Amino acid sequence: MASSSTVNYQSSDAAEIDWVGIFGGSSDVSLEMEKGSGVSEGAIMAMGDCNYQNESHVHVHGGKNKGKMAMGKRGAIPRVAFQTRSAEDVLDDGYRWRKYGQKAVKHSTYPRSYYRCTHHTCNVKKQIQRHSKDPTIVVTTYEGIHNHPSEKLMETLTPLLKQLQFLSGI
DNA sequence: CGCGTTTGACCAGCGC
DNA sequence: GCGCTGGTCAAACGCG
Repeated sequence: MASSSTVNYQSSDAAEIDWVGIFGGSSDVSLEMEKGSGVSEGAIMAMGDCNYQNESHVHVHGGKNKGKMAMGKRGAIPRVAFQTRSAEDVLDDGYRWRKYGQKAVKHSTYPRSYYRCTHHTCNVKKQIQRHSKDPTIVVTTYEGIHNHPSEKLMETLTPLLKQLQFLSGI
């Protein structure tokens, strides 16, 4: 994963995502969120465990709810979309994803890829699409919130937790 | 052999 | 009602 320089949100292409925010910090990532029922820090934390954090602030703007397929079934599914400037399509966010489809979308020269979280208890999905005009920009849309910690997060957290346990014992 | 990707088919929603 | 489009399924395939 390599990301650099600034990326800004463009409202034209991004269909139904009404929430827009911008990450400051070293790796500039623009963030969009759709208003759902229980989305808040959960979604942001879920993303925060990858490499994007480091003192970035997140603006969240309000938006209307168009409510389409995402709403229909399991109720409101929170959706979060990033734009990253990266050479790689799939950014490693610490979770394991299984690709389940790829589709050429109309207004983009590049195909959109569909991924699902491999955790059986967790049905979080994400779509990855390269920007048609600027191929260095990758749009990643998360749908849902992970109900389990990521493997990588646990990997880095476990020694800390052990140390914490040890210290609390004193 | 297990797990993930590929890829065409299938399906549902929407506009005309 | 039909066709287009986006999203998902699932069998085949590939790789470690």
